[in-house]
Amino acid sequence: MAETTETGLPRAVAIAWGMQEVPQRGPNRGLSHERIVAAAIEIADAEGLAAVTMQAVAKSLGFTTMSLYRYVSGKDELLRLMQDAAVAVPEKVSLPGDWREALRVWAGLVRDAFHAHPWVLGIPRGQVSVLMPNSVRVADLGLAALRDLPLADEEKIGVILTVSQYVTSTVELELNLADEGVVAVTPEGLDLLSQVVTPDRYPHLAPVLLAGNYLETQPVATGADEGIDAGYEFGLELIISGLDRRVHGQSARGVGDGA
Amino acid sequence: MAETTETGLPRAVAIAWGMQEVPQRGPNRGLSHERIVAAAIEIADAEGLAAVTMQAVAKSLGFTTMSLYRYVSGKDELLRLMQDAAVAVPEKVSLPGDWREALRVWAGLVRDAFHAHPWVLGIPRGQVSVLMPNSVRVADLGLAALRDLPLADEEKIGVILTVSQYVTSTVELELNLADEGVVAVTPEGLDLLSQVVTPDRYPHLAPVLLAGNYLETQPVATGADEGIDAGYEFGLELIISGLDRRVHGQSARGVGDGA
DNA sequence: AATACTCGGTTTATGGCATACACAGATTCC
DNA sequence: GGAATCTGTGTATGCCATAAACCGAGTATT
Repeated sequence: MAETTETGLPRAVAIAWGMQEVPQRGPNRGLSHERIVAAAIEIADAEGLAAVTMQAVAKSLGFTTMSLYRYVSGKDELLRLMQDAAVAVPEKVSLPGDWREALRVWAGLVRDAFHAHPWVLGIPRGQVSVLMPNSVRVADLGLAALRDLPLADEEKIGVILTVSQYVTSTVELELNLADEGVVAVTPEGLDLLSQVVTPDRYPHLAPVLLAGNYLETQPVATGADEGIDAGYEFGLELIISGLDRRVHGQSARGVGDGA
Repeated sequence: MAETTETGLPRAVAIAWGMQEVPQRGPNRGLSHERIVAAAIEIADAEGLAAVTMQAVAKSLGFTTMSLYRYVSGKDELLRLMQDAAVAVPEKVSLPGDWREALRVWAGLVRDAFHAHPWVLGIPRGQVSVLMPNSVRVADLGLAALRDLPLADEEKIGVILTVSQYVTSTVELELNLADEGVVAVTPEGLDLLSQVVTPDRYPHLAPVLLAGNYLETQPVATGADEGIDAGYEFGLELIISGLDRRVHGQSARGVGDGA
């Protein structure tokens, strides 16, 4: 299951950490993992993940397709390396002392990373990743943000997992909506919809969906981004707020509200 | 951009709602959207999303590959139809009166749906979906759960979006981890890791990662599922808790959130 | 009822993609 | 100097989505 021949770590992990015995014999290498990954990322940035084919990457480097396989066991591995390289976080990050602020900043870092390389979200999120350098870095930063929070390590991990998951999904949604205008439905389409999405069958949604302007009939309204951004903040504050409350010893489940 | 020839709705949407003019002339149809989608889902359930190829689906129905294209414009469309069909929610759902409980139940419904057809998470989450029957249904239920909550419609949508995003990500993580045991690293691998993930470079994470048992060296510990489940509850409660607090007029930010 | 139109299913063909395999030259180890 | 080993390449395979052209089955029109 994706082990290095000998180290007991997934190959991609070993490579990303730079621990991969470099062969001694044989001709000098014309390529490197770094160059390959960089080339692949460049393509992904410019033309999307779908354009990242072994052929395209190799060509952009002036090598044959098969040459890549001397460095990477297959496309999966390349994708994982790309993923890790793409979610890099600035060298120096200073997190505010207040954990709430720090968490916001941290979430922002993750978010920015995804915005910079949206295609990362299109990579099948199987396996590992957690052990890759940048993931480790990000996780460490996350824990740093929660440094002063009176929680068990396990819980802190839960928090940063929750937040990063949240950010991920949000960006994903965001990008999907950006593709088409909010949802992009013509007036005729809306008419048709109103015949099946009736208030009696969907009493709660129908009014909102049909009357409201969630279904823009124009490509994209200026307010779209704002709406999304607001949504992002909204959800994040929800989580932070919940955490804050939890730290103060109150849970939603428990009865009785002290202060 | 993926419109029906005439309705102004994405084809997949029209098909899923059963609004798609059935041709009058010509031979009787040997297939139907329903059968095709059902066959595809069966394959996905049994062998994973990757096994869902046009060829496989057609074969399982006893037809030629190309015959499918008489019903579906391409694989994308098929995938979207599968997605919608897969996230079906029970006919009768009774949501508790208390919105917190209701939200938990609702989240559970979504979660169950994903558990029943995990491959849904592997479908590229582009576009639409929101307008498909089951998405509409789920959204309606979500709003129903929040019925008595004193929030604007817009905000309620934000909530159910946040929660469903959260659930989605959680299940995804869950499944990824289930593939290999928690992270599946051999003792040797852990040794290697400890050489790069040093406490000085990653002061907050290193202790947790290396000392703790987050990296199981065994395929899967019995506690894994419990851990995940606990994580799910943890995050969900965070959101609910935050929401609860917000409703009670307090935000984590403390400044100018109104009331 | 005959004809024209339309549609369903099949056959065949194309092009893209990941990747296995085997070779020739380069480089290093003994 | 030779053996071993590694690099980059050329060639080949097989899977996959999908386009195009065709025949025969139905329906609508006259």
